[in-house]
Amino acid sequence: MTGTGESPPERRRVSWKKDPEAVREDILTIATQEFAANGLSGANINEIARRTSTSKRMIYFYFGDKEGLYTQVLERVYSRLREAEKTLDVAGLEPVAALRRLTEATFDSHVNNPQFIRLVMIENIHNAAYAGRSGIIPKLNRSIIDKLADVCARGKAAGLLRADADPVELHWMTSSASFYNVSNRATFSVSFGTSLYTEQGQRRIRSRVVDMVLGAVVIGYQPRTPGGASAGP
Amino acid sequence: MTGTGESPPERRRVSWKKDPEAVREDILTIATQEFAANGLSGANINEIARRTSTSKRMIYFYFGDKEGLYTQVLERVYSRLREAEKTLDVAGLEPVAALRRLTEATFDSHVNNPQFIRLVMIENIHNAAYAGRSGIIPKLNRSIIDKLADVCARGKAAGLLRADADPVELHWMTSSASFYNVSNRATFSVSFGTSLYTEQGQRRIRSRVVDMVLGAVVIGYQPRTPGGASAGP
Amino acid sequence: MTGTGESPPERRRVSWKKDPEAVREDILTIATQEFAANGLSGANINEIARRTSTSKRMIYFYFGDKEGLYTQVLERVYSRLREAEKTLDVAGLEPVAALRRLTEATFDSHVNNPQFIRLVMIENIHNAAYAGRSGIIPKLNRSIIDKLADVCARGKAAGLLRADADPVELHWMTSSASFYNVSNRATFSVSFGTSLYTEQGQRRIRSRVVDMVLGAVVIGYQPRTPGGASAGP
Amino acid sequence: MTGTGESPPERRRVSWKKDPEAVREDILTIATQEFAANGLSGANINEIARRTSTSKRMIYFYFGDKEGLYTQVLERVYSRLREAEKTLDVAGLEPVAALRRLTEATFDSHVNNPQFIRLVMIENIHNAAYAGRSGIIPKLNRSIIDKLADVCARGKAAGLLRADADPVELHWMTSSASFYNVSNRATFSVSFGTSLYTEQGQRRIRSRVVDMVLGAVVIGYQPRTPGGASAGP
DNA sequence: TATGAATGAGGCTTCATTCAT
DNA sequence: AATGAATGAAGCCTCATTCAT
Repeated sequence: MTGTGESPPERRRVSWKKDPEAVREDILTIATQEFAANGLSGANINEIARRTSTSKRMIYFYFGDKEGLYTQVLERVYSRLREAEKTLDVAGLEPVAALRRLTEATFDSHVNNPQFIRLVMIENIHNAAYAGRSGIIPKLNRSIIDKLADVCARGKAAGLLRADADPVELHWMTSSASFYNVSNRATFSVSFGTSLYTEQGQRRIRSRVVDMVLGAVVIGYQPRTPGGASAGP
Repeated sequence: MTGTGESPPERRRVSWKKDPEAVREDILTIATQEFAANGLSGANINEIARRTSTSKRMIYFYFGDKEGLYTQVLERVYSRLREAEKTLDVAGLEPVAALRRLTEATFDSHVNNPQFIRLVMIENIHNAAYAGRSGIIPKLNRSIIDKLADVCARGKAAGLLRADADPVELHWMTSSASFYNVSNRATFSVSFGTSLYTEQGQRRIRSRVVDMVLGAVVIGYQPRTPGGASAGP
Repeated sequence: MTGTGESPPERRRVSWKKDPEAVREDILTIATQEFAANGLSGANINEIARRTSTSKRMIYFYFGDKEGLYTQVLERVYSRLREAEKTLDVAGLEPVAALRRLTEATFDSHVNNPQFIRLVMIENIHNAAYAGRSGIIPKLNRSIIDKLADVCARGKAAGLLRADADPVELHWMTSSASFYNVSNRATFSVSFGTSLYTEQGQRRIRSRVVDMVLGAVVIGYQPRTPGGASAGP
Repeated sequence: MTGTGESPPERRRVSWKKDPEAVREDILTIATQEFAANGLSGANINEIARRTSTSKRMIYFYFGDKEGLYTQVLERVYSRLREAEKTLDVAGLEPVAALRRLTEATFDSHVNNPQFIRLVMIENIHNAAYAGRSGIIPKLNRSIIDKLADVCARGKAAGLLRADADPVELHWMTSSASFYNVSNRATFSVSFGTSLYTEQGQRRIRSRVVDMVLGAVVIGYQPRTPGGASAGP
């Protein structure tokens, strides 16, 4: 027996009172782990069913097929991340501090959501076919962009930000570094060692990312990464 | 000895049989496309064989199994990219220009090697298990790091770079942006539109990346992205 | 209550679907034949499936893989043989008669279970790897040994058996002859002819085996094989 | 790479001067090991070729096909064993001592030729199809039977052996115990423990076998297995 | 809503054997 | 008497999905 194949004998858990929404959640939670771990073709419906408190039939009942399940997994992780972004309030901070806060928050949220990162990687392998077809993922972008747009507007009005500061570009700059930090950790470590992934290394990288982003749009910005600017003559 | 000039150098390969090395190359080329397109589990040995000039059987003869083939595909794309990096000569440029050139070259090479990007994404989904086990991939890192180290040394000696400029960190900064630009194009476009991926958008992003990286380590660096700093009073 | 006699006990299996237990049995029966005939590597899952009332897929559903099927085949034939041994009651016979009866029964059960013999041969080719790993085969030995132990105890108490009579040794002596009689019939016949395998030859061999075993432990035993001891002066 | 599959790169040993007979011997030696270890269908031509100092093509050149190779392996081990039997000289011993010597020698030769035992087991799985078709195996039986016949004749003439003592039967009795002792060691141990296979256990079994065989044909035979006869009153 | 059993198609891999030189 | 490369057939196994109850 090779482990993942189905098998006939007793393996069911105790079946509780049925709660459709709980069953769906249960399935989605397990499926998220499996898809994040193994990709769309790599994940195994049998294995997902086995780890679930329901049966395989329920997966098909609720989600139609493997792709339907994958799509809903994707939508759920996207929604949750965007939801988390909404709770971040920087309206009360002055523009540069707000931008710093947003950058750090993005960096941290990537570090704290490796499953989201993996699913986005997987989705890009599929050329975003499922995200693109989703009815909700394309609509989830506003929150963070709105916040950055507000910061840009206030910053430019105050003469603190360069005239070309752009919310989408800023988000791209922050995201690229934050995403890569998690997504490519494995291969980067193989090629260049793990020094950037120690606790100290990550603190440094995080500081560098803030310096890079702010340096690109804040007029006269002075980097703060330790061991830095003071090195001048 | 008139008329009996030396016979022309006889062609070494008169045979009707294929050149084994060519067969290997053929298989690797097709397999690279398939793995890059579909991932390790998603790729199909039958399909690879079909598109090849040989048979499925020969794939196993040359590469042992699917994982063996995948590993050699990975090694080949890594080797080729690192080889390309070697041809880049910035020893004659002054430090800041050299750093700019290296950053731009890295950005461009990522744009021009989408298959490499996809394979690295896939490999990260597998936690770099195959790259880590490879006998050659972990040894291919020196070239670019050596160049950056040289630039750092010269730049610091000339008082142009911050004392904390570090080759691996610099490579990470450049790579993160360059990689993400290609790897996450699909999902980023779904969420935030395709403006960054137009020809003009890419020119702008490229310029931004250079500004970000140089801004982080060059003392007193002035961004050059069009429409930028000069816009101030 | 006239006329309304109790309805006949309703058949438990009204369904059109097959009885899973029957399917398992069917598969095991066919598989036993195929493994006994061709060995583990020689047997063919396609062929087993073809001769079954189900599909190849079901074999994997019920038994996991070829080795799982083989293991259960082995367990089944072992269990059946040991079960048959249990039905043999010699407690009421005097020790020497009991020993004779046990020896004859063992000889006969080997003759009557050539598939068991073949499977045990095959298992020995595999160094008993599957029997050893089985959860049940190693536990099936008690029945016959207990009976022999009882006979030994009674026989020694009555001064009929040698003090060194040992149940396991006795079982080994009986088994060796009984097993070889079936297992090596083919090659023995090639080398030394088939005279021992005629009906008369087998009767004689059977008698010889009893004489050998009893001669080894019964004090003052007189062989009974026809044409024997009485030939003396 | 799974190990036994063929593979293209350098793996050949240094090729010595060609000596056809040595090449044949080399192949047969390796093939004997492989067939004894894995059976006819379980053995692998690639693996045999790999372990050989020649190439796979030579196996086909010398032996035609897998079955031809197997047949010659079988013939060689049979010939060698019978050859060894020939060197045994018991003509000078008195009949009972000669019989004892022959029995012990047979027991020992089985213990010392486990590969022969395994190949005979395998051949019996195939119902002796290859041995039966062989031009030489069926002719190799005379040596041991002749010796036993001589002993029987002399023993009967001297009134020491029962009138029904028969050479083939005697050989069967000795062989059955000797063969089983090696062939079924694995499964017997799983079921009944390894006590019979310790050094002491084997000495005891060997003695028992002699007692069984001699007890069956020697008139008035007294067993010698230690702890035995003296146990009487 | 729920389940154990079933299914067909296709996946990866291995094998004994032969070809062209 | 020898080799590296090639081949077709078939082997074991897994997958997503559905059926009958």
